[in-house]
Formats: sequence, C-alpha cells, structure tokens
Amino acid sequence: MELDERKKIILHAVIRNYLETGEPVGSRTISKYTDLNLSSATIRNEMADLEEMGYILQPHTSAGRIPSDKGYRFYVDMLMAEKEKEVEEMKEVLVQRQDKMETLLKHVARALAQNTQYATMISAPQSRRNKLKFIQLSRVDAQQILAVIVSEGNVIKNNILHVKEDLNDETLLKLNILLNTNLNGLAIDEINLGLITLMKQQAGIHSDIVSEVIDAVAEAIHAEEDLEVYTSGTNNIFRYPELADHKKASELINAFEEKQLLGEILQGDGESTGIQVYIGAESPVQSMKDCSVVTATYELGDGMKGTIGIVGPKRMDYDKVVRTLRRLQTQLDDLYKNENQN
Amino acid sequence: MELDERKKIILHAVIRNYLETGEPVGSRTISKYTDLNLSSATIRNEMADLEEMGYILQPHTSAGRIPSDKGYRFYVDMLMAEKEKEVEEMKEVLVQRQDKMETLLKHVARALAQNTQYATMISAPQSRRNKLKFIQLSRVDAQQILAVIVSEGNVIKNNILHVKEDLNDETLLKLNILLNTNLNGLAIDEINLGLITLMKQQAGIHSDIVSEVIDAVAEAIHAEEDLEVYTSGTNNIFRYPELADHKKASELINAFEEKQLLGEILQGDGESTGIQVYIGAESPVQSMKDCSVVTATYELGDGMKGTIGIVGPKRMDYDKVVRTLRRLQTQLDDLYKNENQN
DNA sequence: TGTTAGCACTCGATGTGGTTGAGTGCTAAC
DNA sequence: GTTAGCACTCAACCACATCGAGTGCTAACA
Repeated sequence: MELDERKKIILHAVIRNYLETGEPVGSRTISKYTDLNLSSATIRNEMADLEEMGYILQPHTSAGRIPSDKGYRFYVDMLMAEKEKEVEEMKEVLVQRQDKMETLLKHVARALAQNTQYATMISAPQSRRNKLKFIQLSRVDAQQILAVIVSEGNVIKNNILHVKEDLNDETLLKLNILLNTNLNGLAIDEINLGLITLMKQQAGIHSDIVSEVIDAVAEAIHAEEDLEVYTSGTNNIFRYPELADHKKASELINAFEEKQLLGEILQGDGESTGIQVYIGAESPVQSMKDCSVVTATYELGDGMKGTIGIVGPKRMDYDKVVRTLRRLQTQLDDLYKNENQN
Repeated sequence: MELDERKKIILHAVIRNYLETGEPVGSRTISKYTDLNLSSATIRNEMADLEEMGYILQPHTSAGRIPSDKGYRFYVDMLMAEKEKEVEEMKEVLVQRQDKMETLLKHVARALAQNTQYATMISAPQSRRNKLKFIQLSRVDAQQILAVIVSEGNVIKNNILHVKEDLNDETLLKLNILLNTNLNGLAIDEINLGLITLMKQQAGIHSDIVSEVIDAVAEAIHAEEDLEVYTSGTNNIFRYPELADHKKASELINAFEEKQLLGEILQGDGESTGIQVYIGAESPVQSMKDCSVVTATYELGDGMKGTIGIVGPKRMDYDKVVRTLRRLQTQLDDLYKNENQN
C-alpha cells in the first residue's frame, strides 16, 4: 500500500499532536485538528491502515495512537527535505569573548541546553591530519625539561621530562633545532620509523630525550583516544515523563557521564557534514533507545571538525532542533574566528 | 534530659538498622536486635523519650522511627571520636601511572564512586601561595608568540599572544630574561604594581607584551575563579529510593553539572584538614538538603590542597565512607609523588 | 465506492471500601 | 523500673465498581 496524500496529512497530524501533548492521539482529535472535514470514523479507518503499515501504534487496545520509530522517521525526512524558510533568532548572547576553546564549547553546550530544554553534548574539534607547528624544549630546573608541542589549530600539549644527566644550554638548543627542522609541518603518519631513527642518531647520547618527545608528539596529535566531550542540561531529561523513569534516567545519566559512550554518536562516520537524526533504536548507543538524538557536524575554518548533539525524547521538536543546529553550524566558525582575532 | 547509656544503645541500634534497611524501625525489632533483654514496651518508652529529645522521628503515626538529622549527627560524632582500628583494603588499583593530574583525579573520583556506590566529587589541588617557577616566550610564527608559564606543583598554562610588529630572536631572548629574573619565585601577591611598572619600563616599546604575559600569569596562578571539579557516579543516586524521586534527582544532577555549586562545599573554610560531615540541611548547598555529604581535604606534599567529597543518602554508611576517605587522604599524596617521579 | 452514524466492546485510570499488620501510647499489674 | 495487654492509628494492599476515551465493525447513506 502507498501513502497517499490524505494518509500523509493524518500521519503528520498525529505526530505533531503527539509532540505537543505527549499523550496518545485519538481519531476524534484528528478529525477536529485537521481541515480535512472528515469524521472520526473515517480517520479511524485511515489510522487502522497507518497502523498496519507500521507508521503508528497503539500503547494498548483502547488508547489513541502514537508514532512508531518509522513514523518519526517519515516526519523527520519530510522536515529535512523542506527548504529552510525562516531563521529564528537565538536568544543567547554567545558573542562575548572567550579565552579558550574549552570554555567556548562549554558555553555553547549550556546555551543550547537552555534554549532547547534538551540534553546537549559537543565534542571538541579534531583533525585527522593535524600538523606539527612548533616544538620547544626548555629547562625548568636541573632535572626537568619542559616540552611544549604546538600543532595546527593551536592544540597545545606540555610534557615534563625527567632527565638524569644535566643538559647544558647548548645541547638544549641543538635538540630544539634538530626537532623543529625534522618534524615541522609533518602530520602524524608522516613521522615514520626511518625518520625517528635518523633523529636519534643525530641526537647521539641524548637519543632518549628524542624518544620521549616523540611519544609526547604522538599523544598530542593522536587525539582520538581522549575525545573531549562537554555536556549540559542532563537534568532536562526529567522534563519528559517517558524518560524520567528510574531505570532509563539512570542509564541516560550514566551515558552522559561516561563521555566515551557519547563519542560513538559524536564521532559518527566522519564524512557527512550534515545533520543526522537517530530515532530510538537507530542510535548507536544502546541506552538511548528510548530517545532521539540529533547531531550536527561543524567545521572550523582550518579543517578541524567536531560534532554537536542533542538528546531528547522521541517526541522532540525536530523542527526547532534542526533549525537551531543548522544555525549553530555556521555560527561556530564565526565565533571561533572572532576569538582568535582578539 | 540526658542521653544515658541505654538510650545511646537504642539510638545507635535504630540508626544502624535504618542504615541497613532504609525502612522505619519498630520497637520490637530493637528489642530483638540489641542484647539489652528489654521488652518492646520498654523500648517504646525509651523511643518516645528519644523522639521528644529530637534524635528520631516518625514518618507517620503508626510507623517505626527513623533518625532525624540530629540523630545522624550524634552517630557521626560518635564515629569520628572512635579510634581508627582497622584499615580496609581499597580494591581499585590506583597505582597505575597517570600522565596528568587531571586524569588521576578523574580516576580517583570514578574508583571512589564504584567502591562506595555513592556520587563523588573531587576538586583539583590549589595553592593560595602558588609560586612562579619558569616563564618562556617563544615565537610560533610571525604574528604569534607562545607564552608558557610554569608554577609550583607543575601547573602549566599556555597563552598565545598576538603581536603586531615582528619580534626578532634577540628581543625575545631579552624579554625572556627580563620576565624570569624579575618574577621567578614570586607568589601572586608579591607581584605589585611597582614591579610591573618597572618591568614595563625595562621592556621599552614591547611593554604591551609584558602586560599580556602578566595577565596570563595572574590567570595561571589565581586559580580560584575556575575551580576544576571532577565528578563521578552521579547515577548512583538512583540506588536510593529516597533520592530517586524526580524532583530531588533532577536538582541533585543539576548540582553535579553546575560544578561551581559543588565548589561551595568543596572549598569549605579552607582551614580544616580533617573530615567534614554535612547532614541534610547542614549542607551549604540547598539542593542537597535531603542528602548527606562527607568531605575530606587532601594535601599534596608541596602545600597544594584539594577536597574529595561523597554525596549519598542520609542513611549512608558513614563508617565505611569516613574510613575510605581517611585512607585516600594519605594515599593521594603518595600517588602524586610516584607520578612525578616517572 | 467512499463516508458516516451508531453501537458494542476494551481497557487503563480513578475511586471506594474493607482488610491486614506493623507499630504506637497508655494503663495496670508485677 | 519493667512488662503484658489492649485499644488505636494508619499506610499498604487488594478487590471491585465506575468512568470515559477510544476502537473496530456494521449498516446505511450519497
């Protein structure tokens, strides 16, 4: 059976109504809600069809209908296809200057949570092909060397290295030159064993320091392992009775605490730059099977990518969420540029 | 009226029993539970006294008794007075090497949450009189200078400074020497306006860079503003029906998300190095009025102080919690030392 | 053939009344 | 001072009735 125009309208009405009330929707409501001028009995027939086709379902025999995952999917696909007509104002003032990427992301997560009343998460931007920009070794005291590693996108890492024999200024300078000339501008997969061996040879008796620095470099660039995720508005899930049940809430909150779980959603396939909607069981995270998750990948000017996500009930206001995220996608890049100019 | 020995035993029995079961305790239970050999009727008389004195209360007329805040307070004070007899093994292996203070603290929070089954929080160590150890400016590219500031306790801060005119290597070296000779070993309140003016004079046309570095130094040392707090086991609160109620849970989870709220507890008065127990309304945080909070201040060898906290139901196992925290107080310092040796 | 009115039916939600049992306070006796 | 006994209270539980929103089906209608 095909979804004819009238069925689409009815399905749409059922979903919209359910999104608003959170209660199962009956045939009489629909018959008044739409301007189809059909009696509840006719609606009932259509709804029976829709149920058979799997778009809606009944929680129990004598209740109204609620959208199934498939129904939500229909609705969301329809939404995404629609042209973006209006651009709503985001009320928060995000333009105040931030001194760090970290605080910026935290603020975005919080503003988004307040604006949407859902739980939000945002992953720090990462670049697969992050390049080394600058390395500096300096002596902190007799036994300690500080290694500072700057990579593109200004990701900075410090490591304190402990050395046994004292290094004089001259040696340190040589090592600095050695490291910078050899490694500058390279991405992680360009630093191969040959290069490392070569550098160790050149470093002579100080080859162990080179090793340690290389390790630190690897760690600084190879960022996948410790994906930074910032979350906010976790307690918003209590706004939605269908999620506030002890077991579900506990699982969800746990997921928000164990950030690497969120990573599975936020890292996604990496390719798509668009907006993804996971409805119920579509989510890669098991504990979110009763929620919907909307994610948007943002990209900063210099090729760094990150993801913003919103977690809410299946009956979330997809329309608004998608619009807000779309807007944020472009805004984040601007914000970041502003920040780096001051 | 005074608390005679028998009343103490009965009160103790009521509390212990309630801690285990979470249910109101009746007179008959107590009469069997203790080895006082008293009938339930006698216990009832004593319990009526205890209630009048405010140590226990009845949820409703025909229910058993539960401890009041005052009752818990009595119990905890008694516990704290007791000599520490046994030292229980902590099962987690915390000794694995950590590469950062941050991850160490996160792991401690998590291990503690798993061990106790309560929600935990830990604040990063801070020192009021943190001293500067080392400052280094280096050129990243034509327009950008990287300022690295190392203070005692190896708190490291990076700032990227943007400059208009190009700085040659010589000038940079001069600035480095200027900054280090003037600021090395100073605490924040020793850097006064006179010193700053002097340095700016010496820096000549590059005085604006000195200003920026000083700002960064202030930020690096003056850490109170952005107290770092790590939490874990938030979802443990669902284990306790008396906290799992929607409203309370939502408020609690919110408090755990808004870390600065936790700061009010964790920063405490700063003087006491011991273990603090806040029962119900004693807590400085309003939303924790239905919980108990136990905090312990830890001190690292170099004078840095932080606080560990555990949040649970009023009927938490104070005995175990206090013992675990006491143990952790000493362990953290050892762990930190180990970490810095590798 | 599509639409509608009508009706019997289902079933969760809500309310009511009775019972149970743990626990209490009080009193009188030991 | 302690205890046995008794009347009393009250949350919890269960059984039962009621209500009403909503359904599916059928027959009639345009």
